[in-house]
Amino acid sequence: MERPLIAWFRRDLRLADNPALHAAAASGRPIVPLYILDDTGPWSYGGASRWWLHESLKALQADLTALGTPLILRRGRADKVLAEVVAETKAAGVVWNRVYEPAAVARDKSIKSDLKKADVSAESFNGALLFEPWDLKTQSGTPFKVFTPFCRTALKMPSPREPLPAPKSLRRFESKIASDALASWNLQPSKPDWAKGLREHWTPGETAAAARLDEFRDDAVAAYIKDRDLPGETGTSRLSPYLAFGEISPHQVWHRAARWEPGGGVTGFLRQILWREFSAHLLYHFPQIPDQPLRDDFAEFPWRHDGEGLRLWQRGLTGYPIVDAGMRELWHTGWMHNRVRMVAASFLVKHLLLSWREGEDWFWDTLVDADLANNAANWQWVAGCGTDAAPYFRVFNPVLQGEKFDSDGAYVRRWVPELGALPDLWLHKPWEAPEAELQAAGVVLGKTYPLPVVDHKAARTRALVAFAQMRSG
DNA sequence: TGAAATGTTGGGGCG
DNA sequence: ACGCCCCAACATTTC
Repeated sequence: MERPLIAWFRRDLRLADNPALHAAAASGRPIVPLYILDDTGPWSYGGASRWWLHESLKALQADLTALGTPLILRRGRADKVLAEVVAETKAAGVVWNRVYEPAAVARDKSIKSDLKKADVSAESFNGALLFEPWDLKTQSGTPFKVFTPFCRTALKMPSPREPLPAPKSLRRFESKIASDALASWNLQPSKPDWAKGLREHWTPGETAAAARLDEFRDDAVAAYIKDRDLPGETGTSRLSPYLAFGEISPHQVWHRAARWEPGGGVTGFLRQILWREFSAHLLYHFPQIPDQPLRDDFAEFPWRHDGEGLRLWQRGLTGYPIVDAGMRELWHTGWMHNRVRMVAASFLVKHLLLSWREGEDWFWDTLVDADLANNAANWQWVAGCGTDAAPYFRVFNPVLQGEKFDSDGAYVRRWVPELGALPDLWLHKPWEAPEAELQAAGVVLGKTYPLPVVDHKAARTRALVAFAQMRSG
């Protein structure tokens, strides 16, 4: 029996532009496609991600089966399971695409060395980032800590490689290999089944990812500059979960964007793609950012502990309509519009004075696009404890943000229907509405919709005092 | 990838 | 007719 190559799928659940799979196919050897569910490390997948993963693996399974090489599913410590599959198949080698998170880097390094000791080849590829984290440096040779110069430098680099085609065929490995049944992993919620909203809003998988990118063509990109900040519009690409699971690669997105009509829309869009890149590079160079503030002076910050306040934020019951709309969109669909993420995150950290870590945990569990680097870097940005962070005194006013970015109230009315009949004038600040208007709209504050959990002005002052004290202390 | 407070300016009402 | 005041509207600074 010819010794196969194991194509180890990880955060690259696609056939097209998959460098490891491409190399495996080119080797001419039989291929064993393998996915390992490893829940043993820190930051294992949260609930929404697990739902997505199930669907995505199902899609990958079908696509690989169509090529005649079914996907093998195993569960457990990745190093241990991989060694078992290597032994069972007498594999000649293993190929994979790199994951640039600290735990994965350490694990993969040790796996690679173990494999080589056992005389099994091991080769890893870049299928996840446009630029290697070690290739983008400041003039003094240090990693970038500020986005703008990072972005400028990235745009001056040689263009990222063109996407690779999906393999037309893969040689099947003929012996039988045990595989878990996907259903046995219980990635999908059962009782209660909270995934209804996710199913309604998303179709995971490589085919759906490509279709989503196709929809986001010239006219959508032209509108991007105008609509991308308006949560009531479908102005953004909504590619984030597909990118998070590698159902589409940044190279595919990048080179498609290069074909679009040049202009502000494309530039703004590529900038967002580079934010993803920036976060990944930050995590690579500063591996502690998911758990520790990057700025030391935040280490002792007196975050409040307030379980009830946290719960109200999580459930979208803060009494600030734009915040509540966002948190409910997240709960229902596993996704939140970027503008609202900033407002809701700022509210947790500044208005409630709860730690960004609590927000990071909640987003990790509820977002279908949960990504360790993006989640950590962006929460630190909001909290002001990252390097290129929002200044501590920048406090979003949820009323003004609502009035500015959801002026017709479409977004709030969608997610906070109990305020739906209120006129635009009061929609973002129902507590200021005259009693007659509330009554006409069927709103009873404190009953059908909560009163504000904190007063904006007082909360703002409280935050400014706390943050200023930290700076001086 | 803010907001609020404070400062400045200029048009118009008004004595 | 003139100066005074009020207060938008805009600019600057402060948090």
